[in-house]
Amino acid sequence: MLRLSKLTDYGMVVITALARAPQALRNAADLAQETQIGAPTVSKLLRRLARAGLVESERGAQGGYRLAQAPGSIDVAQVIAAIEGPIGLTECSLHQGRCGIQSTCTVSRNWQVINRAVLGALADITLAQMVGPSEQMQLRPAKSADNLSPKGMQ
Amino acid sequence: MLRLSKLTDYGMVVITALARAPQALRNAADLAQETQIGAPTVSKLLRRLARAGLVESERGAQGGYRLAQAPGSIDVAQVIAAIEGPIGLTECSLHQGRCGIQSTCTVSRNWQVINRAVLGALADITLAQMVGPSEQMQLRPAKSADNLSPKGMQ
DNA sequence: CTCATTCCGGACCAATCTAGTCTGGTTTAA
DNA sequence: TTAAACCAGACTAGATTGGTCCGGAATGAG
Repeated sequence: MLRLSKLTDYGMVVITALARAPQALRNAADLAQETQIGAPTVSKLLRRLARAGLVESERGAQGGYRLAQAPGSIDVAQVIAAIEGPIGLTECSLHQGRCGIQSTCTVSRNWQVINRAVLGALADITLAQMVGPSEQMQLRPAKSADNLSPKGMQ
Repeated sequence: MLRLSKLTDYGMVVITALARAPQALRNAADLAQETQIGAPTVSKLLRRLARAGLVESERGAQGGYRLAQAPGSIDVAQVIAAIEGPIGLTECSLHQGRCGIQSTCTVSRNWQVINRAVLGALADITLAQMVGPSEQMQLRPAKSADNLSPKGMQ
């Protein structure tokens, strides 16, 4: 159903928790406690986020994680990509040539366009907006989506 | 990877084939031949599309399927929903209350906003655009996505 | 009236993917 | 030196997906 994986959902919860205090260094167990997500799972998520450069880690005792960039410059698309890998609605919008019906398929090029549109919507929302009150969020993104021409051309 | 199911991808190919000649009545075997997708799979897809009211069927000998609405008034979001069920990025953006961490989760409301943004992007593209040349498509949707404010607020 | 054609609905299975755990290793502060 | 914490990947149970198959129902042709 065009669903994100649960892990991605959790990942957003975790990084949002970090974004609420961007300077603080917090360890995985601590975040697991706060978010009510299993500790090993939180660790796994933080590692992926770290590898993607969205959070930075300090090892050793008293170590932990902290946001690597300002909450306003990390967007939702980045978080999703960090956890799930590159975003692509269809196989062909990522890798040309792995699809059996490619020779007869007339829509693959259009999928790429759609993909960009979705990606744009996701890249438009930052962590700063996610930690802020939802009232505030409802302003821009919802509007910008509805703004598009209502079913143009016939 | 925020992926659509393969079935949905195929479904788009099939309904696009119908959209290219909106009046014609075509049977499943015929469409399977044209699209190079397995016949039973095509049947399954057409049934789902029919149940959603996007195509209409005629039974019996000489029966078949035909688009139920003008290609310009069927959008991509409808096709996806017909095949995959309701579109929702996360569990909580569809059904409140099935998520274990709901009590401590602070982002669920924002997911709903994001969900609407994505939905908007998908609802903005019609079948008429899918059958048309891709050059034409690249104009609006890609632009409208990039148009959004580049990472507003901090 | 009968029969071939075609849609209809769901059961079913194999294969893949996902979520989550576990184990062993490395780094660093005290 | 030791304990705290991150790091990497293997592994498994369970869910999901893709695809097939079968019996049934409608419809038109002969």
